[in-house]
Amino acid sequence: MAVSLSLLPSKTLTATATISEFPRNPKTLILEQCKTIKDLNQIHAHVVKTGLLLNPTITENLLESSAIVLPGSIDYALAIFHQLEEPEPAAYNILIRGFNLNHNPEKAILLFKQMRENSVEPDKYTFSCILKACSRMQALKEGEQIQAQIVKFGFGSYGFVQNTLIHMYANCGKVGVARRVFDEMPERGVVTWNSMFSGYSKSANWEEVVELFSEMLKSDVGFDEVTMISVLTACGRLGNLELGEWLNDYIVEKGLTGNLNLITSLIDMYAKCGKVDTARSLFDKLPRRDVVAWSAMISGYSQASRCREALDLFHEMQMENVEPNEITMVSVLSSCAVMGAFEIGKWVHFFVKKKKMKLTVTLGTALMDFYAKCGSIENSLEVFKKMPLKNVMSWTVLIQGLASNGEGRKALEFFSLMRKKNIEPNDVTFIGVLSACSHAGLINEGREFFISMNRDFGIEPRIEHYGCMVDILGRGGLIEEAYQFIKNMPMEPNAIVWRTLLASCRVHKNVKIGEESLKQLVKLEPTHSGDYILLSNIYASVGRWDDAMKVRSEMKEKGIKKTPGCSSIEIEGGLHEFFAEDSAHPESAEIYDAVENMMKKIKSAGYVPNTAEARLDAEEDDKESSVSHHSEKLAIAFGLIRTSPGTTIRISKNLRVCTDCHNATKMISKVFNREIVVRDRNRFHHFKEGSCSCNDYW
DNA sequence: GTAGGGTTAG
Repeated sequence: MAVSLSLLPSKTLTATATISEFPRNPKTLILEQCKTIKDLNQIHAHVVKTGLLLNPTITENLLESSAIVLPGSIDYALAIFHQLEEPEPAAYNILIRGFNLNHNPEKAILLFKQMRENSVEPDKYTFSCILKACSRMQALKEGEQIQAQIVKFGFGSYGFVQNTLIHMYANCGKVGVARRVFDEMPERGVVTWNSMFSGYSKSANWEEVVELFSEMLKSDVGFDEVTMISVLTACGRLGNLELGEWLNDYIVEKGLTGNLNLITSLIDMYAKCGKVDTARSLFDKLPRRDVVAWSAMISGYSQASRCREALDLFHEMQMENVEPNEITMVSVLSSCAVMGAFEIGKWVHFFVKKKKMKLTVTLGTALMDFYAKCGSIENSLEVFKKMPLKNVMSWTVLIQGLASNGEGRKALEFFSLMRKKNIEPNDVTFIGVLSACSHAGLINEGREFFISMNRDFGIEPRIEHYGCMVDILGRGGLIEEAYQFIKNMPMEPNAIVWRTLLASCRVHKNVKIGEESLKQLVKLEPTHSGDYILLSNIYASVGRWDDAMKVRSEMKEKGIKKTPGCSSIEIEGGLHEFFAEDSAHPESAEIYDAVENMMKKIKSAGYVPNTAEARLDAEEDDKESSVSHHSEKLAIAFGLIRTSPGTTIRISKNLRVCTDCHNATKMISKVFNREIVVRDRNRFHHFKEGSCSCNDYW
């Protein structure tokens, strides 16, 4: 019986054909014109009624429409499938593909098992589909079993099957096996090579990608856009600008600049090779920018520490109504962390929640790191607890965050909890652990961890770990032992190591080793002004004013200028950057007045700037800069005139909080009733009601 | 009908 098309929604079936024409050209009719499940339902009903279900071509097309073409109708496909008495292999294949597309690889594997139980013979298509499912699931065991069956059924030499096999092994972490399959192939197409590239990329074997690419150039396969995307990604990771630029020329020459994915990988390559502005000009020329392109550019700025530009670009992205994803937010948060932009980052967290983004491990860890780097360890811990999945990095961030926020013991508690959960620590974890010992003054524990990391975990200490040990010993007053420790290091100590020792000498007033440290430092970094000042301050602290002045004049002779301290302050979400002696800031005059008023107030409340450093600096600096001598004071003052009492003022960047500043800030927090969070390199000082929570300040 | 690709945290 012919059914008139008027029974079906006119929007979807507009042809003048009738359903009776289905057997003649069923595919175009159903596949191309069926737009909703409702359409499908009507056709299905008709097919059942007219007995056409027995026609495998019709059924397969119905299945394909529901499992693959129409989104969200896989259950419908399954219902049709179950009505079939003896489904053909093709019917199974369609459903397996459908499950793959629907991100249900486990169901695909289950269906394949069912297929085998029902003794339905798989064909070559079945195997590519099912291997794809295994690859997605990282189901190595199943994949291996399937490889055995491929051989058994004689499909082992099919190119398509082998390509998926390579992909499956590589995605399951077996790049070596993937490579063996690759090497044993008598003929390799572009996709074969690309599958291998993707395998090496997945396991971060970037050198292998470039190496294999040069081999590919020697062969006569040629390469395509997909190849270039993989190779460009590798160039970025390796900093191989030369090859990257070569590919750029090729892309221009061949007129491939219209491929958004390709240009995005070019942008990523340039940004990661340090050519952020080149990346930006490519980005600006894009006729269309999707979320990945935006994210690549934002992360480019973020990784180049051009955080302000990263945030500006994120803002622009929102203006253009491009929905950011979890990955975008990771770079944005990382920028907030570096800048110490607490209010902005908190807003980002709110935004993430509002958009119901998934708290992935990466996003969660970026959030944790952001809170920890803004001195808000409670929030960091809260995010950690809410994360459904945590990895070594999440634990490491927590341990480091607790350590730098003065909770060394708690950091160590989390380290042992991490061990109980069988999370394997790595080299970075131990930097956190050692810095926790240093902050908590746990010298013996520090020594024990240092030995343990190699003995129990097979992690060879790097120079950073040696640096931590010097800090632990030096802060603990064991200056001589710290000095011997440096002498016995298996590698050449760097400036950071000697500077750590020098800083300890300043705390514990050790002139002799302090002098030796500076001698070493001058060899390594002769123009680092802070080092001379540290030694000068050591002399001052023991009353050797002449020597202190001598160091300062030596500096002058060598033409070494004090590098202006930079600080930034966040007030109600706005970020202001200050450099010492900075008169360029539009509010400078206002700030100067405010500083003077503030100084009057805190002096009348009992604050006397009287330390040795302050006295020396006052003699050293010209009058004009005496007010801005400590840029943090300036910033605090700016906060004072802009915020209401009770507002937390955050000061970040690489300031060094000297004793004088520390005391001044204490007074300010008391007199003006402010909570002030100061980030002094990697440590946080929380000033509240006239005292600071840190226990390691001298 | 079947295979490969760009952005992410310490």
